[in-house]
Amino acid sequence: MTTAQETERAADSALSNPSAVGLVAVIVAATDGEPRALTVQVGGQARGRSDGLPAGPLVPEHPTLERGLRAWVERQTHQRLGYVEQLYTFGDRDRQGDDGGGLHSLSVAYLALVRELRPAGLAEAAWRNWYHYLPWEDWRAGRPNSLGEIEAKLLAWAECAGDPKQRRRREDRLGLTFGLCGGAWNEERVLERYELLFEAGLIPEAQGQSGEAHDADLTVTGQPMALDHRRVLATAIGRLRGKIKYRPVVFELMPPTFTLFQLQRTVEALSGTNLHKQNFRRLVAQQGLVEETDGVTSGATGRPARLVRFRREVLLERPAPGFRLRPARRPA
Amino acid sequence: MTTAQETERAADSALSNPSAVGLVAVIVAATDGEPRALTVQVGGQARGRSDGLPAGPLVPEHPTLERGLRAWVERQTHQRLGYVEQLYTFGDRDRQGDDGGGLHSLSVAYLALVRELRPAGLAEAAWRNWYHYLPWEDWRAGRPNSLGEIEAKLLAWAECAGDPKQRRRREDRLGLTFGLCGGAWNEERVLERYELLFEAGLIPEAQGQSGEAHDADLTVTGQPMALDHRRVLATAIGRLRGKIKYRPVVFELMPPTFTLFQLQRTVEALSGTNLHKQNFRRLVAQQGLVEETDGVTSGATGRPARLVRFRREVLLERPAPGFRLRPARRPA
DNA sequence: GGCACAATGCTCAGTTTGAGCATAAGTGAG
DNA sequence: CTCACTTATGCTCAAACTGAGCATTGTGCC
Repeated sequence: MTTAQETERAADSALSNPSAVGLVAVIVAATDGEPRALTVQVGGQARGRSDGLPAGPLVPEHPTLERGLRAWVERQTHQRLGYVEQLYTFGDRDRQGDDGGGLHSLSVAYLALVRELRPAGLAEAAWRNWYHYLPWEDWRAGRPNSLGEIEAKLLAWAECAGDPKQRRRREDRLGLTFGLCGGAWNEERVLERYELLFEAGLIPEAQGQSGEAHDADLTVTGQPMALDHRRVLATAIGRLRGKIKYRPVVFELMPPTFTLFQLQRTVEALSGTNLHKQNFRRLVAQQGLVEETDGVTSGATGRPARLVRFRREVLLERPAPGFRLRPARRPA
Repeated sequence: MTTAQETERAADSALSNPSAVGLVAVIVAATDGEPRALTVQVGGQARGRSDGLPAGPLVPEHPTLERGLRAWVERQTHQRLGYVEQLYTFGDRDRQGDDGGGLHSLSVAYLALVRELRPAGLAEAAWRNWYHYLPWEDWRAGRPNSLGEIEAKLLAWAECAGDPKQRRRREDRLGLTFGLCGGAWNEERVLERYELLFEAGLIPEAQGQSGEAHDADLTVTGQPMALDHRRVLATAIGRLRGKIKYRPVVFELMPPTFTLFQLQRTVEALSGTNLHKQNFRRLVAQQGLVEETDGVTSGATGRPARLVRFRREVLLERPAPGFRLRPARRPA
């Protein structure tokens, strides 16, 4: 058979092997210096409800994936989406658990940034701090305490590997993702960390039922989510943390005017690290990302801060504006 | 209706609204300092054959998307895949042309890097220089001549916009993507450039039939491809150009040992720009990306070069190794 | 007025970059 | 064998960028 014929047959085959395709959204806002994701309650039945991300099917009415997503999210959460970007397509055959049959089940995940945090339209929809689900990712108050326990369990997991080579590989991965064994913490490797924890059996979702976490887990390995939604969230956070370094997407999360410190707090919330204040403002100034307004803050303690606004023009000027995050070295 | 109920219904709905899902691969190799993609001939019938990317359906036998891709590509092109990464999921409803019905047609696109350029197993599979399809992306010999003609047509397109505001927006986009009107060329914006050309009507694929390009187009707007495969290719190139800056993926394209200049040629081939030789080697040395071997090149003219090999260890040491590309300023 | 507090201004040494000059080590021609 | 040519490799230098911290400026509060 020729390649051309194979390709033809492939196309036919695709039509006769349809798959169920869903859309998932990680909708992010940042208010009061906290990063939040919009969550819904899923699984009303016996299995117990759990947090999940807004998700829905791809229906034929939608001309494009992205528009399908917007329509769906707006109906389900009453939240209008601004910036939207495709994240990843998750598609393991047994993704949704008991799939048995021949139907693949894909989820096309999207990341959306919204400017204001409305009281989350419906009762079932709620804004949750995303570190609630991935506590080890928040280093703003220094190395999270929970990492101690996680570290111990991960090292034990590496220890009990089959052969020395596998063990060595596991240790390498620990160093690379969690900064153990002499490695450094890289705030972008959110997904790799989650998947490592998953493999190590520290993530309740791995065992099927997701609602049965001990209280301890909530502060150490975080609140579970339905299906693979925590993985999707981890993907989103990692992507966003990378993106703010070379594109001014943070502004999608800011109100029309804000102070430089509010901006810094938002960047810190997303990246999970602290930044050096003076250098941060120098960076923003150099890049020409913002322009001053007449306004200043008032009421709070301390010297009032100038209000600034995002300069849309930078999108045309600078080839790749963004924040290269330089963490403020904190006194260990 | 509650959100939970909606979500439930959504899941049911997904099952009753299946979609056809396909896989597409951009398989990249770099030999002799040229960036190449593996192409196949598609559309054997009346419409005339045209170049396309290896593609196939997602069949239920495949446990994961990526494994499905590997299996499919290896059968279709006899090319074993090494590094594979998901690119994007393309899913406009009318993507495949006359879709009319309610069935969505998605394509999950992957980028694969292969080390050696084998003679392309089958007759219908061929390695093609990717600038054959996107000639304006190759700036290694200076600004491509074809950009002159493209620029003229794009400016005319901006000119004939409906209202002044739209015209202004179009000009901004030209500056941002093609560096016209005072903007700078950013080699990563491959997809944006392609889509702009598409919108401006300079891409034959936009008109449906894809085989009927004039000879002129081949050197100016490039060789067309089947379906939206050129868009997929553009996505891949843009992604790869971005990625080599912070991850040492180039090495996936290199033979076991190579010279620093070969490495530079490969990076240049991918990025489409020229680099400053001395600074490039300083960068590679600083990053500790390679280690020397005993070998040296021989036969060629000029002083023999030391052969080096990739240091796998850097993956564990450096948080984000890669090449920040610093173009060699060429005498206009 | 004096204090606490946050915003903003400014300095300074250590690196990193961009560019280019200089030297080394092969090949082929005469 | 020597010269011309070519590519590899070493090294310099000024400019720009970074990381860290000190100093000063406005405000609300007692």
